[in-house]
Amino acid sequence: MIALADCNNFYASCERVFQPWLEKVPIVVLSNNDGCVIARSNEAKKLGVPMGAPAFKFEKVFEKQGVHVFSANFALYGDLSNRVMNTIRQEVNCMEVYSIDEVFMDFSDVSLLKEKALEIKTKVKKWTGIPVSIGVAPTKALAKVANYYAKKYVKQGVLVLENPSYISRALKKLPIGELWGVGRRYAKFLTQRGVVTAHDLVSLDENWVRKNMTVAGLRLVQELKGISCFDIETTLPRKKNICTSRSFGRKVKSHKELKEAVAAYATTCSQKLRAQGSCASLVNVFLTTNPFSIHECQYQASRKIQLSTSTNDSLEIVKAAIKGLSAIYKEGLVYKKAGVIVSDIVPQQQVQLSLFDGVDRVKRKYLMNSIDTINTRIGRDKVRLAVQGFDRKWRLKQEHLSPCYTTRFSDFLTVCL
DNA sequence: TCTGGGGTCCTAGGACCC
DNA sequence: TCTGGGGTCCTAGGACCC
Repeated sequence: MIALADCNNFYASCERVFQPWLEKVPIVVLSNNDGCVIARSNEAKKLGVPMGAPAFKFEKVFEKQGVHVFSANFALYGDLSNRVMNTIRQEVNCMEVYSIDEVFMDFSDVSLLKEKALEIKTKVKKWTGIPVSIGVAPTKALAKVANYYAKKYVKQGVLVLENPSYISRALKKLPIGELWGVGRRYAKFLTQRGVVTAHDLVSLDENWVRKNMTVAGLRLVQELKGISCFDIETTLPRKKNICTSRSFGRKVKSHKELKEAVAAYATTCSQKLRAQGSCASLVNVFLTTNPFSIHECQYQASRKIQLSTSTNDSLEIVKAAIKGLSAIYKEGLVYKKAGVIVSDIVPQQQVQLSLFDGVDRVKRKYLMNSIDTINTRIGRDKVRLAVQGFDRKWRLKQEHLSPCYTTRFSDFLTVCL
């Protein structure tokens, strides 16, 4: 048996941990730049605020209904996620952290399924303040189904789907679009053919599923029939692509500002590479104007720069990224977003050196180590390249940011007795 | 005025190899 | 008149996830 623990309205719950008077008050959390709604408390859902809604279209609703608005605080959410995962790690032999707010747990050696799930749920709430729901079932896809019902209809927040007749009943009531692996496109495609519940999907001919939904669809169908196709992955694989991109908080036109932004993104990509012990040999830079500004001139471009030797050195990656940027930059346009993607990633022990390489890689490695150590200790970007800029007017808009209660000394809560 | 930021996997088609 | 058969690798695009 596999259990799936999923934090309820995770980002909204994180904000509530440190502002408990917001319990029962509608909350929304906005994406970077305070752009879209990316998390809602149950109260906000009831007010009809949809997921992904542009915030500016709902400003009046927020004001009128007393909705508390937060800018995304990923430092806080990441830290609380770690606390939740570490709490659960003590309770199970084997688990897979599937996303920032979800974890699959191996329950194969658990005899009292419901009791164990309840115990975990209670402990996580007590230790971290985060409410979770837990679904238990024979496969991952069915655990997702169990979790869906646990969160939505079960007061205790825990549901075990083991008995075949229960499973069948659950699938008959589950709308096709709620299934894990069925997105908007497939939901529409299937609905048009009369497949409206998970049960309808499972009843289809497997060859038809294979042909129309690829092997991914076939695996899903088998999982729903109780045949396991997805194992619990305990080691997290190295990323094959790493991307850092942001929309700008204001209009950006100049090459200089874009250069600062691209240099900053390339630096972050390099840090992420070093953190997972990898090197990359392809650096891709991209730029876009605002696709929603229909009256302004539109432009999207990208440029790939191939490096002769794989690297995770900030200086080299920034240099390549800026070279790419200069090749695609056009004057007179208003840019909205830029980003850097590094790929062709290999473990850093397996880098193929070039005969004509002019870089002292040993020395550079020490330099990067020192920079990472200093920045970890005294703060992000305390040591940085001059090209990353100082005033950084292009950076994010974050007008409703909560304190980093758990990751920044100056933001610690003060309790007055 | 104002619309996020990361990822993965699969497939088809083209280029190329012998 | 007529032009094979078997592969691999790469890329773009489309689907999905959170």
